[in-house]
Amino acid sequence: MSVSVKHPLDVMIRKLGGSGRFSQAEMFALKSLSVVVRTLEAHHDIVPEGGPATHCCIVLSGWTCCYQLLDEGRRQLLSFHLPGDLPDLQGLHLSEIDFGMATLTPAVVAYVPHTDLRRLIESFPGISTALWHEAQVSAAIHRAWMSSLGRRAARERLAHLFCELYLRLKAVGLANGNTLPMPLRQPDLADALGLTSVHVNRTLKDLREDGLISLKARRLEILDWARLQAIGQFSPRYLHG
Amino acid sequence: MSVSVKHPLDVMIRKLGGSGRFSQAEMFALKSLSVVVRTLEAHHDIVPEGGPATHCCIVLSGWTCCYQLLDEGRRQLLSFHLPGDLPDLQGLHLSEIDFGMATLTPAVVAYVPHTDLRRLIESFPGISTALWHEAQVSAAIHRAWMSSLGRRAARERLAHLFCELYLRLKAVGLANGNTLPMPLRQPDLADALGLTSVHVNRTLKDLREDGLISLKARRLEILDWARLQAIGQFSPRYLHG
DNA sequence: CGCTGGCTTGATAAAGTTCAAACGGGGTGG
DNA sequence: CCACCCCGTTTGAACTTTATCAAGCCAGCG
Repeated sequence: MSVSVKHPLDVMIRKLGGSGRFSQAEMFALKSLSVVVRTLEAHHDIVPEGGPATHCCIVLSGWTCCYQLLDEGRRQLLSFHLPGDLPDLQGLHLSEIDFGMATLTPAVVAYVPHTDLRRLIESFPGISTALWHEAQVSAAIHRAWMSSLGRRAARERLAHLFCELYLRLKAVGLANGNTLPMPLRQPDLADALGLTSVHVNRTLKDLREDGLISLKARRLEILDWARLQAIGQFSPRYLHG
Repeated sequence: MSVSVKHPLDVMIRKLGGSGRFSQAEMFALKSLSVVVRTLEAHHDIVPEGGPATHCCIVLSGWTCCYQLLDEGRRQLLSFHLPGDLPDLQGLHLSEIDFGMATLTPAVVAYVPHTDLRRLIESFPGISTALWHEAQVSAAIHRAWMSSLGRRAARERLAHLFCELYLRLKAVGLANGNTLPMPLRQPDLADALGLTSVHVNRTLKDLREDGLISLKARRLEILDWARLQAIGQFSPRYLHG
């Protein structure tokens, strides 16, 4: 009987498809990755916008986000990242990254050099495919966000985002019944959804008064999943391809 | 002296980095891809939203776009694609695509089976890297669009898009001085930028009256590149990584 | 207790939408 | 060759959604 030793990258491996997806050699290669692990406070930059791309970062615990800054203090959040995610996998084959990354909660992240990851991709087809898949799911999420930002009204955007986060959290075991942690503050939601925090506040109030959600003490409860999904025109298809 | 035979995929190969990037074996493999070539009229669906993903499509000539549909006739364009582009490379490792593709002009496209492309990726590191890079640039464009949709005003969005299209067209030799073909109709621009066509119309008028662009007979002339770039907060960095 | 950071609310303004109608120009059929 | 038609563009006026500015509130924490 095999002893299952806990490995820091276990969350990521599970996220990439679980040990069932990889050969023994691939599992070994993944677990042999030499990573630097760092613990960060909430609301801290992980990597600022525009630096050279040399490492990929893996979220081991906590929430992080990617963002871009414009002038006059404008900010657009590009994605949220949960444990197991590789937020800047999208920069693996770029010489320079065009976005910043920050923590939203206290978080633990691991850094892997691009060179190591590229070597893995060249040597192990299973790992290559898993990383391709991961990157393409994240592109699919980008597309869904574009549709929200471009064509959905404020309450639809919120509904859509809450549906997405609920399913993604459930997938990594971080949702509890119809309840999920909601560390995002209203200005964070605003910057993700292309709204102002004032308007997010009023729209949240609407959703609450309509009996769709309850939001207090940093926890979001989904009271009417079917209706929330309908309002957000949410179809879970895109989360897995 | 080697005879250079014209190959249908030449545009794509050039786009992926040119023959200098690939080994002889890789060039041979690329040119041996068996593709189905099809000529399409303007404003025709290439692939409708939500089908199973089995082939990748390569634009050989003309303009195409990716889109998502919402209810009440709402539509969001997700990207524009020019000759040499692989619009649905982002679906190569997904079982099902979450977006549709359509022509914007008369176009010629080639179809390659996913299986063939995946085999190339497994066998040829140079091709794998080139395709990764291509996919990641397209994700970078997605990010730039998210910032536009979420945080830029109408005239800024138009300015940003025009800057992007100008550089991309120039890169494939389709811009002429400061002039570029502009087959997009105002409703297309509107669906790309998350606006109404009426508002696009008024905003274009503003840009024209400010001496920034001239737009007639399906050609866009950029009269003041520096100012257009400034208005759109456009930084070309993201187009190459 | 009293601060502080985020939440809530109100009043007003701006940006963008909607509806509706007229315009224009290139292609087609009489 | 002209008249017509059609599709996209342009313009106007009224309306909605969202932003802005500003002040008060509340809860958790030192």
